[in-house]
Amino acid sequence: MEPNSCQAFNSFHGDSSNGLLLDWKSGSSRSAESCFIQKPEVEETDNQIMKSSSVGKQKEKKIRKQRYAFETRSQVDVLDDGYRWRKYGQKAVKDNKFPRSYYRCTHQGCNVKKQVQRLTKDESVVVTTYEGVHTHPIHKPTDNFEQILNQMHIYKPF
DNA sequence: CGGATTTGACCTGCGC
DNA sequence: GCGCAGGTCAAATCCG
Repeated sequence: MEPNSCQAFNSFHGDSSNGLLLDWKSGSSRSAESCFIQKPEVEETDNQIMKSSSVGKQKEKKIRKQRYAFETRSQVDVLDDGYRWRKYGQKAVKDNKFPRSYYRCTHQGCNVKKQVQRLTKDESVVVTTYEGVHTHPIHKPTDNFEQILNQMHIYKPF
């Protein structure tokens, strides 16, 4: 969607007043060199619903879905953030020769989703988009990534 | 054997 | 209304 994501990158480096700014250089075990948070899209979507076709159920549930996009320089597609994910889909996106993977948190009642996409321009960069908020503790502690995740929670504008 | 992945079909929103 | 693009389902399959 955002062809020049570096613009967003600069924007976040130059302006942290808007809440989101995360930049670290782990450069260690996970081969993830740098990462930053793109602006959280706080959008109100009627979401859910799907199926149940005919029945004219009105979509009163207007919970806002928050999406957080990270661009991560990593050699692996899926970043283990400590949660348990189940892949439920994979689609090829236009303008991108790499497929996008869709994951869902396997914790019961936790509807957090995430999608992982690799940039065509830089196949060494993956974009991970989180959707929703976890309401349960981390399933599996990871090395320094856990600490990063923890910071992310701090920055979340609940 | 149970849970996670794979993969094509299906659904929906949107632009023409 | 049709077709495309993105998102999800679900059956089959894989793997510990």
